[in-house]
Amino acid sequence: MADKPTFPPIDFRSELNEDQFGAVTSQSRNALVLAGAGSGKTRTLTYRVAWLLEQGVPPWRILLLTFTNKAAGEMLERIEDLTGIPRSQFWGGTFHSIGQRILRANAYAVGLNPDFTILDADDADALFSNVCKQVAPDFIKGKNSPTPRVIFDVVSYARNTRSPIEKIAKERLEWAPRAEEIVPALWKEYTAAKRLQNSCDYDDLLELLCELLRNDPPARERYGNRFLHILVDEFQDTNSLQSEIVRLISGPETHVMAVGDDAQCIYTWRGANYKNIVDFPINFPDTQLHKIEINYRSTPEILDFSNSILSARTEESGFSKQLRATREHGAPPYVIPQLDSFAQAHAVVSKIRTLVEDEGYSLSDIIVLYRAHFQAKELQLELTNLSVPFVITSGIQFFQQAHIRDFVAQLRFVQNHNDRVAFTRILNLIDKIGPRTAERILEAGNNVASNKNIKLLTALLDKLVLKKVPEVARDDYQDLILTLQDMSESLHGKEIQTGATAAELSQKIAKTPDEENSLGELFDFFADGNEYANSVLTENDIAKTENTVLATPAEVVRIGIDGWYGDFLKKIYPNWQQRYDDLESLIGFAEKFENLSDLLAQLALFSTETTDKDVRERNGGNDSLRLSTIHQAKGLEFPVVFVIGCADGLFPLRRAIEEGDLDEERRLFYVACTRAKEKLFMLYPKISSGRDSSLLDVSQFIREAEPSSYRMFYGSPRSF
DNA sequence: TAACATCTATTTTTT
DNA sequence: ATAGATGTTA
Repeated sequence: MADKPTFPPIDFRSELNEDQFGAVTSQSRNALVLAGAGSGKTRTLTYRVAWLLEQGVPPWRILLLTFTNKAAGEMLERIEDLTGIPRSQFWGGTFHSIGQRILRANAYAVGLNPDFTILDADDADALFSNVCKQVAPDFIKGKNSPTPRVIFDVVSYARNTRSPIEKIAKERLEWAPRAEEIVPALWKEYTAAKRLQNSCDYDDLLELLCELLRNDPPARERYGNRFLHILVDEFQDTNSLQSEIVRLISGPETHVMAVGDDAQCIYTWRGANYKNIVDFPINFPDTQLHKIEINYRSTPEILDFSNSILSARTEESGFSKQLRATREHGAPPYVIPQLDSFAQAHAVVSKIRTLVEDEGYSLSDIIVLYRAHFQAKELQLELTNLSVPFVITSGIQFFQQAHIRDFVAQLRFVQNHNDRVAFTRILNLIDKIGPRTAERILEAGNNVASNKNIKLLTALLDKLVLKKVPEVARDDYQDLILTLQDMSESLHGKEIQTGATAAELSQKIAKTPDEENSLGELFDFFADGNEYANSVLTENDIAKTENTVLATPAEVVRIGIDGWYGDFLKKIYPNWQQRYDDLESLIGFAEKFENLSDLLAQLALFSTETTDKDVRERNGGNDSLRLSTIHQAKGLEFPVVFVIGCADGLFPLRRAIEEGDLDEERRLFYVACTRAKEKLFMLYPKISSGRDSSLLDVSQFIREAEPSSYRMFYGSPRSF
């Protein structure tokens, strides 16, 4: 074990205000911290961790749970800066990533193999669509039927809120006949398909973790004893499933601190329930309440306006808070009508010009926020035309681009030969091979593999299998399989991989040898707690499987790029050079991982997320304007904030108005405004630029606000 | 029967 | 830009 870490002494008293200090040094068993926008929530959490370390709590006994990858990264970085303890020493991350980590170590207990793959939203959708087409084709056919995606979301909501699927299906799909019978049946099939290929979707990461903790008392005890402190960020955005996980994973000695702000709950559509905050003292005994009500971020003008939005809420929730401003007075928030979205884009850009040229702001001080991705289209165009560098932290991201996903599918298949979704995706790339043919090839491959008792990848080049491949596609197909074999051999060694069919896999899981499990537990227990543990156990792992020297993930990636896919890329994409570079940068990313399993898990969990760095590198500079959805800007702050599309129908979205979900939209608007430190500009187009060019009215949230708390501005964009 | 080409309509938010 | 639906080709 490493010695007790040293880090610069921190004067907690002087670096925190009284409220913050109270929360940071809280002694009670459990604590609920209500921290308003801009009150130093992250600061409080960071100092709390530092304080715990100073009290002698080892980092590996602290669990930090957040909602988004970005929040997790940011928090761990700040802790690292403050305490000098590297982030890898803590257990920190999103609920999903922690779930993944624990499940990896206890896979057999929930009916999975430890090398299970994680399906991202698109993979899961593809698999579920397949099931729907097979099981209930009539249910999804026609334009008045629910799409697989819609059904999937409904079930996901049910799972995240821990409600019966029949009930939610009936409520939310009442317009579809017999939904309450068909949807659960579809779900059952989908679950079976997932298990068969040893994979799980995002919700499984939470659900199975819950199951594990509930049904496996030794596991529960292990984690309960391990974690002395659990800190949960953004508690208002947890759903019942996550709240239950916190309950189950805390042991008799565990201290839980939840931090949140019910006014900022913006994920109810995903099952989040800010009432978890109200229930916290009930679920967690001996809870002390801390309120942090001093706002350091915004000028009084911005804060007044934001509070004014909130006061229109129809449903008061939870505990009342009153935020107090500490900053100097500044400019009032401006509301600026424009003719249409092009004029709006133009106005934003010219205002940004003056901010940068005359007022001394840099582009990175500014963020443009919007309700939904498509609202930024015209602005992107304008920025590109005027070559203003910008970064979009949403929409199609690095890991979601077709070529990255295609390539990652190959890695996935190499790692888990049961991953049919991945295999189908790869084969579909080849001309003349569609979903149907891919299916047949795989089936034939599995048959040959089990008949001759050879590995699947060898079987896939068998004559019987090749017969199923259309003639024109055969060359490409063989190159592909050869590359996959190379990758697989470098990874697993030559002999070990017998082509496990689905049947064999389930057998293997059924008679799980105990030592497998205990190795997992051992690994899990030591992971990151002890720097030696990793290397020792990796060697164990290797020794267990094969005696040869095995390739690192980065090397496997290299083999893949040099193989079939590299050539393929050049054939089909006109801009192959850039895509090729993307793959090369994947090598760099892969170098951070010791085994492929970890790399793939990270890729799956990141698939909605991009590191800003990647995008910035493309832009070739650090000083760029930021464009973001409000959801993704949560927790961030900027001197200057533009909110575009502030009109009824755009924000709140028409859909939300129709469904009566206005409180959530209002909270979202509140979140948007409270990102601003000094200047806040809200713009809207008076004519909607869709097919129905209707007249738009300023957002009802602005109409509801106290008129003296903002200033309308009509006039030329140059002069506001 | 399956894959491909073309046309059309339409964009919520994230793990 | 993209997915879905529809029609066309091998």
